[in-house]
Amino acid sequence: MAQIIETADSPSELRTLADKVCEQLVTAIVRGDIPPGQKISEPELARTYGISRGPLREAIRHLEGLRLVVRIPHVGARVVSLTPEELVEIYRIREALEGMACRLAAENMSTAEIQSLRELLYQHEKNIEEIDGRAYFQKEGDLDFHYRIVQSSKNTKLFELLGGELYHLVRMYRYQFSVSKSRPQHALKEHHRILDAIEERDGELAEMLMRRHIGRARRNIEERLNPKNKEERE
Amino acid sequence: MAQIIETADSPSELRTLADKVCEQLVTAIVRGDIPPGQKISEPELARTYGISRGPLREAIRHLEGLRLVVRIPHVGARVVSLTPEELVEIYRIREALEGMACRLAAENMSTAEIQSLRELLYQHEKNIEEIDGRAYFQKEGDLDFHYRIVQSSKNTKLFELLGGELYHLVRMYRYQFSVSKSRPQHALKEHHRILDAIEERDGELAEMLMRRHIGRARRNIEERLNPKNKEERE
DNA sequence: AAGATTCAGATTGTCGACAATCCAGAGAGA
DNA sequence: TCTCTCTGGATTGTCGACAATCTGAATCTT
Repeated sequence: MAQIIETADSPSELRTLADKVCEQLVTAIVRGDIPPGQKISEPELARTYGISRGPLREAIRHLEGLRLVVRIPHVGARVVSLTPEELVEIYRIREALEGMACRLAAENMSTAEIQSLRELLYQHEKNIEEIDGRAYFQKEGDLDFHYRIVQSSKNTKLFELLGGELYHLVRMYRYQFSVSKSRPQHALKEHHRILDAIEERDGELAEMLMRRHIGRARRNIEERLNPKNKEERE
Repeated sequence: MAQIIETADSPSELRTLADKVCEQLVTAIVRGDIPPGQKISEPELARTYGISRGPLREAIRHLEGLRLVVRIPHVGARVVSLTPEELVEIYRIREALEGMACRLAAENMSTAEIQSLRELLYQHEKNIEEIDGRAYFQKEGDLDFHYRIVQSSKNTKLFELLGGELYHLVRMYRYQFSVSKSRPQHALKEHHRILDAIEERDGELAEMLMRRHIGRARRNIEERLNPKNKEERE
């Protein structure tokens, strides 16, 4: 009975049913309303959204491209269920991609954008003080920062790739087993250093700092994955 | 009247029509049989492949996810037509991603894989001598090398990302305006150096060499894009 | 003649029905 | 009791038809 909810932008009629349902499903999956591993029943979902199976199937095909569902012919589609190892793999990709994004941002980010991003960080700072360090990384604050940098790299393809696929997965797993809710102040400080390097137009340094930043988050996950060996810390 | 051609692997009946047509379309687009910018007519293609529009639309939705077509609601889908600038953007992504792949390959590539890849390079070497330096980079030889390295990184997500999306686009534009058909011996030498670094398990160096390697190819394109300023060469 | 408007044809979007395939449980046999 | 087979129900895959929308050419207005 959920019906299709109209989203604010893009005037409803100009988009197809499949597109709208697809968007609904993305948020539903990312937020965990449809939990990982769950089977996607076409008849059931079609009833839920009040549409026929045609557009729904197209939406599912699109979700498959977004790596949010896995489909097996003649069997059905399931919401992805990443193993911790796969999550680590994704962080390695982020490391490479966002490192590059930082390098490009140092070249292409406008001073206005830098200013605005700095203010965002100050705001995050306030939030941390207020709620005593819990909120910043549990919520979307962290990804906000990363998202803006990628956007400011002015590399459209890179932006589409990260914003369109990888971040969905990252957000999804942040909801699921709340990854890296720890070390908020530390991460915030790192964000400031990265922005410093961008401000000084030092692409080399900016890339390096971002890669370390994400690398630390990755090792955070790896430790939780295999808590025994703690030797390799810098 | 093209009908659907069965591909060697994966036993035909176990895959859906949409999947098969999608694969057909991918190769058709990559090879340029359907040229960039061309409109994709659903009724026409449905007739051509002898299927109904349902599965065809699903295939197109999937192609959209692969970034091989661009779709506008109520208007139709067109084969992508990358601007040179966008191609450069893709090379920046390759630079980051394949650099990381090299670093991981240095850690994870088996000695057998290294041996096999070295032999592939020797074979390329012979091809170059035989056909006097024309063939290596026009054909798939170059991507073979890159593909194998990504595969040997043992990072599944990375492999899917590069092999599943980006390489299609790269191959497509290699067919179209034959990018970097030049400097085959030089590139081959670089391939050997990269493999050397991997063999010595020097991930740092391997990453750096791969990034330079792709970076040179990128500058190659940029020059062709804007032939005037040649100042910035290393 | 240039521009706006209308309208027919074609194309895309959506739907319901039918065919092919899979899955779980009942039943037969050892 | 366990295993294997078979079948009924449900789900996925495919199709053809209808509705909504766009495109472009012909018409009308100025």
